[in-house]
Amino acid sequence: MGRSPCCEKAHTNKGAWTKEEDQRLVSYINAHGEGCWRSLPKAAGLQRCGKSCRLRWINYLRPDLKRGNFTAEEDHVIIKLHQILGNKWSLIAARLPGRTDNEIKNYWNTHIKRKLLACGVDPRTHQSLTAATTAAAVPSSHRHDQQQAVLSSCSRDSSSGAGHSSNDDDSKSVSHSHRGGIDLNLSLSPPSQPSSPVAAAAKLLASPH
DNA sequence: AATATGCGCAACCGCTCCGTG
DNA sequence: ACACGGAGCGGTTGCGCATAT
Repeated sequence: MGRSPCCEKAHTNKGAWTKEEDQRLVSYINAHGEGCWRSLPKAAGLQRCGKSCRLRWINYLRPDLKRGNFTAEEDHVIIKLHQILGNKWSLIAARLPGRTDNEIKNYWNTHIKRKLLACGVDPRTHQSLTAATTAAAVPSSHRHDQQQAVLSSCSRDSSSGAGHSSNDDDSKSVSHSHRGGIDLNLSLSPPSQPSSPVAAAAKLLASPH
């Protein structure tokens, strides 16, 4: 016997949300808070799956969302965090107030990935694409210095339109606890950092609350 | 002006994690 | 210790809009 489905699929709407549905969801959550998503649709009078309601609220309706273009600084944070955390979009989103995991994931896939490739950096490994071929000949610490240079130059490129350095606020540290208990205390400060992403991650993960 | 193509965003799906009995 | 249910996460898809031909 499998688990019961999260909702009665036969009686749920799918696809784009209507204004009325949005309104219902917002007013219900304003009145009752984000309680149990499974029972919320019924209580709010919505023909939607609880998961769908949750997603809609988190990614679109939440009042604290910062919609619009990503700043160069945010670009920089995303790239650095991705280098450390990989595709842990929710963890990355936790460091970017007003941004959602879905939004960051989309932004990564549509903008940053391409930008890194254009700069000759593998977006998955954050290694220089050319480094792969010369890896055997170059000491790993030196290789990483090269990666850092490419990454920071790329993220600066992206900010050229904004007319300010992506490092304006590098001293800003964000600390946020997460479901997994991971507490990264990320200070953005190129390029004085540990010699490898793994070391950086280890250091950050080990930092006290 | 009509059609094709590419891009970006919103939403869905399936899986994993975590709390609870 | 185990099974179950709910919540959350990441990958993927589909649709609408913009741009190119």
